[in-house]
Amino acid sequence: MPEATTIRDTVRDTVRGVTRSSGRGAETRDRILDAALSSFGTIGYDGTSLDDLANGLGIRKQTILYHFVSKRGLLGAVVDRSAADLNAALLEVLDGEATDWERVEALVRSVFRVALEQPLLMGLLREVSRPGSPAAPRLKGAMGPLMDRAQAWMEREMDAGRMRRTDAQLVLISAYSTVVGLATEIEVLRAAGLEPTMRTVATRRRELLRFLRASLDPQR
Amino acid sequence: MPEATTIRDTVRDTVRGVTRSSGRGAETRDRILDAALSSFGTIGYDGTSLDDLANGLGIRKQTILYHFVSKRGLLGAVVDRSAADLNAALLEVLDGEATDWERVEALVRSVFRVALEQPLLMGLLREVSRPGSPAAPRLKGAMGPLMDRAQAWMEREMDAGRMRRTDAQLVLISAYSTVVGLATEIEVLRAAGLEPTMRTVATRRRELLRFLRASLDPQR
DNA sequence: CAGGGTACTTACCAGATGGTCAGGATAAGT
DNA sequence: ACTTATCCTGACCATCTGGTAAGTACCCTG
Repeated sequence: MPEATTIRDTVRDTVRGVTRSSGRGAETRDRILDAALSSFGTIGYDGTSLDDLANGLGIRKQTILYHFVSKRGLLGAVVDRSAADLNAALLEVLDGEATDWERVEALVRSVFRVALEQPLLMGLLREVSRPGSPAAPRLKGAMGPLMDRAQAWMEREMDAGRMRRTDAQLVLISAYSTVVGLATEIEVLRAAGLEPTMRTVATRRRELLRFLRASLDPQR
Repeated sequence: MPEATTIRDTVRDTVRGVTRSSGRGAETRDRILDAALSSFGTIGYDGTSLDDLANGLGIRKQTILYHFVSKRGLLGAVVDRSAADLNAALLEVLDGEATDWERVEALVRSVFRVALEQPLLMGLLREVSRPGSPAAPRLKGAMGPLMDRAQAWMEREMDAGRMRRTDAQLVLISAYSTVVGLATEIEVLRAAGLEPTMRTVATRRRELLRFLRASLDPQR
């Protein structure tokens, strides 16, 4: 049951290894990546068959294998592109001019925006961050530097007394799992009798910000 | 949709762990359930093959199918048993005598204890709570009532002014994803350069409690 | 000792899966 | 016009998948 991506995203280039050739090939390549992200993020890597993926795109399975050597190669490419998307969204804030608490809030809003626009990306994150996932090292390689940077910034803030001293990594992880959980644990939300709505998301973002404030605000 | 076999077997066991006179069959049955929980919780439902599962147990795949009709039936049985475990742990607190904030803390500690003792169970939760999971309705049936009860209690506390008025369901979900995330997002933790240790868990439990306090404490 | 239920196995299968190989089409470079 | 490189496809295949059918060994009960 392949569904359309909610947002036609603008991401392209940063092509792997070789130079980008004009149009045609790169286009189907991106279409494959979109469909793969959607499928991996919902029914999972093992639950995705190359045949189904190809049929949904109106192409043959061999075309997928032509562009990405193997199924695992496809997963790697999807992870790389998604990580790049996420990196871009976060770097925009980290390079921005917001400071102190404003910056934390901007970061949270940025991630929530990604989660809203590309819930499938969150699904992929969940799939890939599972222990024993084939793409776990790749995720680490792609997201690690950003994590390091965020952590370093937090620790500088702590040293300067603008943030309460606490375990920066843990706060990051907590925030991470809150956001990913929000976007992926729809079934749990339903089990709790809660239909996901915009208001739900807004409320939860507020809860997260309150948590971060409680964790990080120096006066308290 | 519970199968006839599952019902019959459940009736036979009445309470798990009871060794009937001819306990031979129930023994392998439980061994299969253990192995299935482990496999579903780590490499996932689709990633698990009945052959591999059987080989790991030194039995034949058909033995699994004898006890649990189909692969899906096995998943159902695993979910049922795990939900029962979790329910037992939580009901112990909900029926206990702790009140107010103490009770929240007791609940959190209880869930963390389960997460520490049975991290695989958390993995299963994550697997099953994924959108489109074959066992999502079953999870809802098994955990729903408990969720309702916890929510009802929270709302009574709010009415009595002992808890700050907020969205009880959202707080529950946040707490849920934090705990499940802790137990399952090992790879993300590693990506953040954080090896999971006892201290990590303790720290994170403290963070969660701080979050709950920030969300629920009426004075502040 | 006959007969029936329980636990588990061997034998087998139809379909799906990821993947290989050789080739076809088209455009660009020489 | 010939070559080359890119992009895509049909034909095939070895392997693995969950699942069926038919037995075997071992109780217990009458």
